[in-house]
Amino acid sequence: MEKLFGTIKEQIEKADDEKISVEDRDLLRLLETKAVDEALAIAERSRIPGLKKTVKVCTKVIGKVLDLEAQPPSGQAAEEELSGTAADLRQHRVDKMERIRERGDNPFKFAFDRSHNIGEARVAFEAAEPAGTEESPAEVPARLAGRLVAFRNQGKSCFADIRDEFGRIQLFMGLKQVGEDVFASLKDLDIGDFIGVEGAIKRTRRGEITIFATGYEILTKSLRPAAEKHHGLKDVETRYRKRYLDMVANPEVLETFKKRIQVVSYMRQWLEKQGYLEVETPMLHPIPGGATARPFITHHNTYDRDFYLRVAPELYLKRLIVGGFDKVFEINRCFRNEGVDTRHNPEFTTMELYEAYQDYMGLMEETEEMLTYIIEKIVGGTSFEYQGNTIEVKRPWKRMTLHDAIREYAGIDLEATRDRDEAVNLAKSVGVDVDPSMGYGKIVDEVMSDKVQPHLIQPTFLYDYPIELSPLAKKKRDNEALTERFQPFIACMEVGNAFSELNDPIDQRERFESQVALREAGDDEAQFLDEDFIASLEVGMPPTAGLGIGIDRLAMIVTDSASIREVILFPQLRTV
RNA sequence: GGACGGGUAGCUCAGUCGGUAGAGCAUCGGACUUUUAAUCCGGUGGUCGUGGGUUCGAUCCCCACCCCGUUCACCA
Repeated sequence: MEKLFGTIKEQIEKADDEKISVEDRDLLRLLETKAVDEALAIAERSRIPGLKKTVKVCTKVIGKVLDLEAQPPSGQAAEEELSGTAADLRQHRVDKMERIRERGDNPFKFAFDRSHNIGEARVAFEAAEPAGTEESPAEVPARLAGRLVAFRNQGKSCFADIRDEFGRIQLFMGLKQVGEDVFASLKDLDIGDFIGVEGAIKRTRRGEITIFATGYEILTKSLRPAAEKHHGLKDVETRYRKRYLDMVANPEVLETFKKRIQVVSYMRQWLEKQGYLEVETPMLHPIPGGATARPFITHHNTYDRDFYLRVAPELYLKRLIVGGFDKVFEINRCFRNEGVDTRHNPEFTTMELYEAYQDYMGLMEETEEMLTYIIEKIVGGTSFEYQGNTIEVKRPWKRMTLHDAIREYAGIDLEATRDRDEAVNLAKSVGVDVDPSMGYGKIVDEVMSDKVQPHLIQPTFLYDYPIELSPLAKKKRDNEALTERFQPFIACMEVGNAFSELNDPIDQRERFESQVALREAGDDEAQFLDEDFIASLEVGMPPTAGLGIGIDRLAMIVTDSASIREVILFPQLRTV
């Protein structure tokens, strides 16, 4: 290492002055502080001969050292640097915090005994109100707490708004009611502080439900302001990276996530009622399986071997059906090392279920029932808006075979042929851009997503998919070219995938082998052969139907969200 | 990875056909006892994403890079 640094120094010193740029001189310092990427970037631009190569070697060495040090990703710098105004704003609040301490108060309390949350308080007042009269209007005594979200000081009286998870309520404090000392201490409050108040809930002359406080208590001093009051926080990068700021500034975000939480909750409720058992299967897979997708690789130190983060729980869940559970499900994360866009996050949540003695048609009924149950519970009816379209979820949903759908929407018949070249020509004839290297199955898939999917605004089941696309599904009972598989679509999005599970171990081995052949031909998404899984099928899996549902997509649909990042609390962004 | 758009005060945004920047809100000081985007008066606050280049001079023009969004490719 020292030697490499020496070489770099030498190269810089020996170079012609005109070739040395200002940033070249920074190289060593950057390397010493392990700013590897930056140093590399400078070396790329440098005009000093040979320097680039030396720096590259050097950064490689440092990279290895960093990897070793990284083990538990070490915490970042102690305090995020604030500059200019931000630092001033914080300092003002720190000063106020000190003043609170100086008068013997604690700006970070331990608890506050509330009589109601704010939502309950409003309900309680509205319930009591009709009993009041002109002379003695209703009032409800209460102790409430919340975050201060607005503050309107009048000089000798003030109005403020406090908010908790369940609502917002106005607060009134008058100089006479609270006394001079308390009133003066209001100076040390800021938007964002948590306070507790005690008083009577009444209506003001202007009709606003208001707690007339006899006093207040600071519960938590906020040292950092959240966002502007009526434009909220709009910068999407900040919204995703600092979700807490998004939630504080944009309360509707809480509602979006509550709906997402309900999706999972109602789904679990429905499944348990049907007798499904919730299980947990490994996230670390020695062989990634259950889906055609590129996996993340990770490493176990003691075993000294690589594992894959799971791309799907499918093969483990089916082993449980082999083992003797009849109805199981799992709601959990999957990880796929692929593109990121408005519908894809590297980690996402799925529900997978498996039901013994059932086939795909029976499962289609169940799926329709479950999804309508969840959606109706959340949207409060059978129809809702998604991105400008009215979606009607009333049963029964439309059902079409994949080939019928292609005939209807693309105007070509891909079922008439099994020939790859003919399929390519047919696809091209309707303007679908296909690559001659694609297999027949891929071509069908391409035509489907290009020509059919955009029409599937209303809930629709497509079923009977080409065998090439579905290495884990049973062949259709009367047509060997197809599998017994279906996908539900809502608002043009695939929200799930299901099939009669392939339980013939001989057939399964052949399907895996053709996947392995694809893999060897360079398709790095093709599936691996899982010997133990085949062994389990040889022990015997009853006829089984299985279903996977994309929870994030379902959440997008019921929350009218255009991007998956709106329904994932902490979506994956590049680390800066 | 490609194409397009974006990054200016704590927040939301304007702007400079190249002469080192503005508004509203927030903040600070003052006035105000029924406001609710409170109001009125005065002030503070910016390495204009980062690094180079061109230029007497760059936030603006050119190049590279970083980050975000949309979209295409791959996928759920």
